[in-house]
Amino acid sequence: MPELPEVETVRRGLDSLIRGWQVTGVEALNPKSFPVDPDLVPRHLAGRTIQGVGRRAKLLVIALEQGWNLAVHLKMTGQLVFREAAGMQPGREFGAGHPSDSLIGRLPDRSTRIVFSLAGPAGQTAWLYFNDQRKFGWIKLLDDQALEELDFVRTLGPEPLDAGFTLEDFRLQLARRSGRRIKASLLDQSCIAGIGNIYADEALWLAGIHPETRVAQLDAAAQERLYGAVRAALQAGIDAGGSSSRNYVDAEGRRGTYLDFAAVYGRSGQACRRCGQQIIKIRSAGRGTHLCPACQPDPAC
DNA sequence: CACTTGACCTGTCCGC
DNA sequence: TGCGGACAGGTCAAGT
Repeated sequence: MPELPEVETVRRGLDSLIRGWQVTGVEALNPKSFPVDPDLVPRHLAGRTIQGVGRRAKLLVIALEQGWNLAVHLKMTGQLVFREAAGMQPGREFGAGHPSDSLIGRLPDRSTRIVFSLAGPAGQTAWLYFNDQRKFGWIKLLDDQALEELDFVRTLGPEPLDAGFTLEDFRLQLARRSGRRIKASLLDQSCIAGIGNIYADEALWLAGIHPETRVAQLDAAAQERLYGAVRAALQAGIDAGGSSSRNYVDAEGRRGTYLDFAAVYGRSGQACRRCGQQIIKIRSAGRGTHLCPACQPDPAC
């Protein structure tokens, strides 16, 4: 579910909430969500202080002391939600300030798979809930080296929002996939890291490119438009606090608003915001794919 | 090599 | 109201 903007939104919120806090315990309600050598938890997790929260593509990395990390993949329906013990934070009890934004209530609930208990620098008590309706997500306790050696991490392509990711880098990535369709390439995490189904559709609409276009058919101008469109779509997603069509929430349990601004995703049958034509939905790269047939003409036609 | 399908799971929505 | 099927933002393995 969560793509780069959603994971980045969680990362920012979580980093400010739990940096400097101590992990005091963990309870695995669904052991498959947190497969770990039981020897490692007491040695490298219990009592450890959180150094910060990072992100690589769609992977959250909670850095602990001495080079250990909790790597968290939310997959389709994962949530990582921080809750401070009631009464410890006057006025900030869940839902108090923004009931219309809230999506989840009491925790743990039936989707809760893992619960970390935390202690704050001033003696506060809180819990970090890993909720995951579909149980696809996972958390692993890994040292820095093991994290880098994960196949999932080793094969990741460049981060599209990094200042160092240039148009030339993008052209090089595309050149290695000239036979493929552009939507499949955008979803390929070894091409560019962090794009998922929503932002792929949005970027292709912004650039005026049909998702089934072969990469080799994109001329220099189209490549440049798409480079800008990918970055703009992802940045817009972050600015909106992510997108919530189903159950994405940030670290404090709030929905994102990006889908209110989306041009094509989830809008089939509605009018294109640019030309008024009806948005259609097709299947590309095995995924539901939304596009404007006028703004994104089929290359086969 | 490129593409599709199925698997992992649970929940929701839509049509009958 | 109930029931079956399709579908859901991600990845991975296996098959064509």
